[in-house]
Amino acid sequence: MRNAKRLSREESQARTRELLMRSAARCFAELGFDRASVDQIAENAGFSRGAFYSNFADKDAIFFALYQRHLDRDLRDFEVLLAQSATFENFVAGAAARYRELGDNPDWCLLIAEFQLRASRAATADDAFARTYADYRSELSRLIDATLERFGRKGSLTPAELAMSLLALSHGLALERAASRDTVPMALTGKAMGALLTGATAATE
Amino acid sequence: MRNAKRLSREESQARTRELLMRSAARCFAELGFDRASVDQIAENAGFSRGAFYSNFADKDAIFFALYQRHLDRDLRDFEVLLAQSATFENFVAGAAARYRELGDNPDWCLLIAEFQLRASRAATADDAFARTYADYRSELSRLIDATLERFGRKGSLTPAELAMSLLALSHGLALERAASRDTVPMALTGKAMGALLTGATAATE
DNA sequence: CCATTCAAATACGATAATGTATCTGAATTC
DNA sequence: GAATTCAGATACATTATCGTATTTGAATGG
Repeated sequence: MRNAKRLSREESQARTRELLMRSAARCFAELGFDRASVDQIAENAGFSRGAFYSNFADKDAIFFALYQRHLDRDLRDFEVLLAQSATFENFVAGAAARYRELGDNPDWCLLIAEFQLRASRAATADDAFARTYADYRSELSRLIDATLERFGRKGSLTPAELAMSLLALSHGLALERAASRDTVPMALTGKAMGALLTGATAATE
Repeated sequence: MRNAKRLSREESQARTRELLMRSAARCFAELGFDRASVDQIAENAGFSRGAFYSNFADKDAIFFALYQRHLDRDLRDFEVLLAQSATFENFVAGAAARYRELGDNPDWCLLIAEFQLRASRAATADDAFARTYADYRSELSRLIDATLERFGRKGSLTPAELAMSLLALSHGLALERAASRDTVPMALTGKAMGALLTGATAATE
């Protein structure tokens, strides 16, 4: 029986690509970009190197694909959260919850760091990484601006600065958690981000 | 003339070791641990691979040596700052200044991240990295505790949590700055840390 | 049902980096 | 000042991974 419905070529390749990307995410998180070999990525996904090279130009390409997907999802999550939050406290709590969940995933923590590092090193002015990240960050600033506006808060940091600081804090804690999982309480990210938000903004009366 | 005073064997080796470590720091920052080859490290220091292997067991060893030295210096700096600060505001300003300076050094930013990542991956319970970092962090918590005590502040986060958050924020911003130098204002680290400290603590009246 | 196409597998050559083993010449020691 | 030791250089064997070139077998389309 087995719901192994025949797959069209296209479907099958899409599935392969997806499996490769998931495998790559795990490998990169576990071993870092350089130590994760194309061989391993393919094999862990259940394929040979051939499958890999027929889906991605090289290791950089799959990494970049993962990076873009990550940033996209992040922005979408933020937008949804903002749309659903009725109050500022509500919003802060929502953000805290989200990061609590993400922070609980060690792969996520390490992958984030890997992204950051790699983006740093690749960064020349017209580099794809740099451009993508710049776009992401300016979009995030915009969203934060909208958030402060909406909830009538005024910050001691500019929206862009606040965006960067929040990013930095969450990334940093992700690393921290990755480094010693059991000593960084899961709820800390939320608490810390709340404190930063509170410390950096005041209600406009 | 040239003050090239003859060096004893011991002195000469110490000098070599030091030069290798500096070169390694630069290489690791620039290329990351994996891409920095032993060859390069040695050559940039003006030596051959032989010199390297007669001073360090392998690449891991020199990395670990750098790591330890970094943590030691960090704690010492903190102690000095605390000793010299008369008021809480004073202390916050001092910390801000310090991170402003460090954040201005791109090598430092990247090296820190490299340390964190590598420490994460090496982390098994009885691993040297893990132990060293655990010690460092508990010492830092102790110092922060002493600081809050001294200036009569009471936090919504425990000292350990605050220690982690501050570390995370500075590391995260370091990465951020490394990723896009010109868009992260130098003064941000100080401001953000100030905000976090303020948001996380209150004066005990 | 045969021909074609294309995803994925296999085979291969090239490169690069590691660590060891051996060598050399300048400090040390007697 | 001869012998010895050891920091550092050179040479080498080993291993790993990359990316390409070639092959295979299952979907497509006539």
